[in-house]
Amino acid sequence: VFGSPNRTVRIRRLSSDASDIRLTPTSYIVLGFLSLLGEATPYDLKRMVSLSVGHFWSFPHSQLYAEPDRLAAAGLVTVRKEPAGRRRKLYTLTGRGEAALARWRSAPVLEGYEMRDPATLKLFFGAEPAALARAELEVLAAELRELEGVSATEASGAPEGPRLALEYGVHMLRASREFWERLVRE
Amino acid sequence: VFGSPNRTVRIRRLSSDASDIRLTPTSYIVLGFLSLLGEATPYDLKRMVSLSVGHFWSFPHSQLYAEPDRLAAAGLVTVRKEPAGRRRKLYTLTGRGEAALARWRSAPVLEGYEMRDPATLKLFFGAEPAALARAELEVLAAELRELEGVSATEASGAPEGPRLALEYGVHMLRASREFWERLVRE
DNA sequence: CGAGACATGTAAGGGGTTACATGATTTA
DNA sequence: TAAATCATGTAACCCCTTACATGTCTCG
Repeated sequence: VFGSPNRTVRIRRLSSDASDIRLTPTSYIVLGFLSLLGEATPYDLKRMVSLSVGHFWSFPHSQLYAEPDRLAAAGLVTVRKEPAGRRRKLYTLTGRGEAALARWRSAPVLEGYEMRDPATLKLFFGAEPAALARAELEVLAAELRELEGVSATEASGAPEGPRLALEYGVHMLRASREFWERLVRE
Repeated sequence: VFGSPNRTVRIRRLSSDASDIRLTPTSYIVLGFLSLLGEATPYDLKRMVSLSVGHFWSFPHSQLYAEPDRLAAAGLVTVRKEPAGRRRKLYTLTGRGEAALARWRSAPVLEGYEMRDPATLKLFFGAEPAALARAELEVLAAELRELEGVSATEASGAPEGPRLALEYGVHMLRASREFWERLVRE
């Protein structure tokens, strides 16, 4: 958005470390949960994700095996193997990892909200609105039930962040439902 | 979702053609616009996208150079070169392309709505709600102005699909704004 | 007519999805 | 105890992004 598009300028951040990687939302999910859990295996992460963030930001669990190693290569987390038994990998945040997480958390959000809803595309390209709406409403209903279920089970005890995120999810699902219901009526 | 997850079953659709590719949302955007435009260059597509779908489903223009060739390899579109001048590539839908588009358009939507909003993640992982909300509201305001601008310029003449998609976009942006405004107040 | 801005593309690399596998644990 | 399901992980592929380039208008 900023800057003239074609200027051939080489932007190269001075990196504080030789191995600098790009941190994606997935990265921050890993960092975030490691910060909460202390030390965790990919499977621990997977379990946490599917109980929480996964409800509104889903991705395949295989990512949770690859991503921590990427972060380890960049020095944001450390690995160690279980001494006995399955010898699974245990990951922990490093100081730099904590710092990266904190920076991200408090940075103003640059990237904006984006729809990326397949149903909208179909609508755009001429799908029959009422039929589309009915199909979409079923999916929405299922997701709403899910989220409201979660919200019920942890009504009181949950920390503020997750609770607010959940509320946001429910709010948006309801808004979406409103729209598709209107389409059905027309 | 269906079937037991670990059964080693080889699902292999009988394909009506040797070269079968996976069709992504990007594919359908290309197919959709080719259907509307008849014959088009990648740049034509880019222009259409940035005026319409791009407002709620954005991606780099380089995709619009690669994707048509992928579709051509699968026999869904045909290519020809401009006979003179720039000798740009012109793409047209084939019968199979039309069919694929129609199938997609009328198929019930399987994949559901998904949030995938970076701000939600930050909220989840403990960003300071009010500050985050204020930053987010600015972005939302800008996007709303955009969409409402479009909606004003083509208020009457636009076909139903695009118009409804636009309405959906505005609806959801407003819903999002509502939520973040509440956060600021608290 | 020189400088931006627009038009038009190519190439490399990596993140993410899909598919495949094989222990472990519950349940009928 | 066989079968299903959960747990745990690996591997390959490919779409997509980022970065880089080079025409070609257009307008002061």
